[in-house]
Amino acid sequence: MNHTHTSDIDFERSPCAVANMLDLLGDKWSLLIVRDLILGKSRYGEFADSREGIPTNILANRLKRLEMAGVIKKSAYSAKPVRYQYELTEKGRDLQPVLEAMADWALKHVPGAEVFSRYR
Amino acid sequence: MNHTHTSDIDFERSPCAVANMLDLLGDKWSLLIVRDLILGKSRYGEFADSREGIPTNILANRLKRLEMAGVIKKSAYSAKPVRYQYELTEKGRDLQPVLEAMADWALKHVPGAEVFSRYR
DNA sequence: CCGGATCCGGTCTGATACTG
DNA sequence: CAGTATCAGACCGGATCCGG
Repeated sequence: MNHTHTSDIDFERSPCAVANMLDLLGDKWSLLIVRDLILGKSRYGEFADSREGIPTNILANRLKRLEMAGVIKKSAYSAKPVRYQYELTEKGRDLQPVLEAMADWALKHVPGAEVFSRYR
Repeated sequence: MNHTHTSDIDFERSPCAVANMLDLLGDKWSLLIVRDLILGKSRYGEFADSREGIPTNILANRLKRLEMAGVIKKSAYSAKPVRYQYELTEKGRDLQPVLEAMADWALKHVPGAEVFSRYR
């Protein structure tokens, strides 16, 4: 068995759209990675350096999940040492309104929250 | 120590609004409870009966968290056996745009998703 | 170094049984 | 009906290791 003890992936099918969305992205980290991508980050190290401090094993797992879910895609930007960059698909970019709604809410209701750059 | 082994609550303070929001509500169940409340449910048993099947210990824990976060409030609707009902605060009702954005996304990108009643 | 994979201790989840 | 208790197993976070 070679699967990385962190959950391999099978998605539920609920009749509720919100439930489906949450089944896919309803954890502490996935949407933060999407946020980083929207903010222009694209490499593993950049995600890892975000101030929230995602552990690397979780990061690797979430990137895998997001890719399998069709939210991001990766491409090699260098051979030699093979290095990948990640970018949002259309499906991923369409999450921006969700993040904006979350940011709006937090700005109104969580004291002391600033916004990550160009969102408000 | 009598705390119910399911996490007692202390919230982070990140400068990112999205991160704060996710720290509070970024799990599989919390927003589903909010959805149920928006749909008009108000009692423990109604939440427990939702088709997603939240375990009762998780439900109790999330209700506690949401209350401490000021997203819901509970009130007794019967003495004798004391029974509580839950309702959204303004802070909670303001989550509706987030749920709607999620529903929109899922309707577009998750095949086979319907919407929970009056959302689209 | 960078992008992960692996290991490990501790926490949380999920299923279900139980109680007032 | 509205929760609590219990427990195994999944998952998280931190550290470390490794291949290129």
